[in-house]
Amino acid sequence: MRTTRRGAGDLKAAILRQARRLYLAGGIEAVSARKIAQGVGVSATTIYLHFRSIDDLLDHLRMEGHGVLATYLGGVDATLPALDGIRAMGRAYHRFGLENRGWFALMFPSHVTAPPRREAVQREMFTLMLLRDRVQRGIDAGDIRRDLDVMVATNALWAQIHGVTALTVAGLLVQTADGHADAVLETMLDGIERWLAAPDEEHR
Amino acid sequence: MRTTRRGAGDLKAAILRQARRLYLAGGIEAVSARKIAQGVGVSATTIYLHFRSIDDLLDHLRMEGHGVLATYLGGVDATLPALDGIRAMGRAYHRFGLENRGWFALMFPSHVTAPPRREAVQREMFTLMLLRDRVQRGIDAGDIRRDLDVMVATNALWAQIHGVTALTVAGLLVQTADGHADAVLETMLDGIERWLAAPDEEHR
DNA sequence: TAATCCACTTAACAGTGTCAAGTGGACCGA
DNA sequence: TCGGTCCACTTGACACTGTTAAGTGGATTA
Repeated sequence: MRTTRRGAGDLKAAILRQARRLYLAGGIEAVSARKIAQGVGVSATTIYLHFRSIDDLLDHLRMEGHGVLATYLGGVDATLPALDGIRAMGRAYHRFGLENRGWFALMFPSHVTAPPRREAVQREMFTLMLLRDRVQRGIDAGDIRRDLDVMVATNALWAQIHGVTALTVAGLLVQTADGHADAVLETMLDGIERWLAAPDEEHR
Repeated sequence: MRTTRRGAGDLKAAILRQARRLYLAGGIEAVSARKIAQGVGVSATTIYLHFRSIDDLLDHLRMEGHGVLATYLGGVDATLPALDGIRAMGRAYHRFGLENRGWFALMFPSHVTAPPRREAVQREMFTLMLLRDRVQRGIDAGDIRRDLDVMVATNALWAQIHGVTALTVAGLLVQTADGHADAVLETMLDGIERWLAAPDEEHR
């Protein structure tokens, strides 16, 4: 019993907005076609006129999450020396995870049913390239060892930081004696610096 | 219309067996009370006489997964020097993830709804202690830097290896030029060794 | 033999994703 | 202004899901 016709794309945005609200408030289990529809004031099947499936809708949310992550990583001072910049990016990634547990869990699900959307992969690549550029610049400037394959090292860097963030978000890291939550992250960042640093750095 | 009475615990084991079969064949979405029940030849509600909920049942499966992981890690030669042993454990963890993607995804879900079962946490601690012991022995033997907090370092080690395994299992690692999948793992293990090694190791 | 027990079943509720068919207001040409 | 077309949205339904309340019937006990 619709009275006024919405502008094209308007309803789609409203559906996404409501889905985001539900997800951030109650996790993935709080998101359902009927609940979204009720919040928007529309029937449940209307959603399927704008999204192929609920999974497709969640993919759109996932992309939003990558956008949020990009703002965290993009906020790192671009003028920092390579090693300091990489440290800062590690802290930013970690902070993103802790401050946005919902987004993080949505973006990095452990159960991979379908291949991710092409667009999502592109966004992921984009943020990874932010890291890669720092590694490359570090190599060019002589701050980082030259014997590393840039892309392999970048992947390894990402995996390390992602690992500590994922385990922390999941609450799986065994509490350490001092209870200082960031100790693991900082220790890892120290290790990363030792690993990446060019061997003769101190002599120059 | 049951004709013969099962021995106590027998049916519970059969339910778990069927759930495991369904899960390993089709992932978490293939597991449902009715499907398990049908496979066992029993009504769906019978499951609730043996498990408090489907989540509870999945927790039991989760524990099995920790058991499988423990066999991988326990299979690492105990007589290896500390650094070599840690390398081997990293490879074993990674191999476990790739050869048992289903178990891995079940054991380390990104969405944490309820706190994990106490028993599951204990198993996780157990496997983590296998790693911790190697670190401690390495410190005692002078192979590993003494200025590290053992538990913090162990957590950091686990997080790093977990990170590369999780991203690989999820298919998220960006392909490297040479396409050698293990390159990232091996590069990371090199970095770990550099990080952990006692500074004067080469002089002794 | 009669009573009790309890492992299991049946029936149902409320929720889920999703599709086929219908409806009605907005638009467009005559 | 009338008739027709279009299509955004709704209704109703199907096949699932987890979970609970009540019933049943064979085995065990008194």
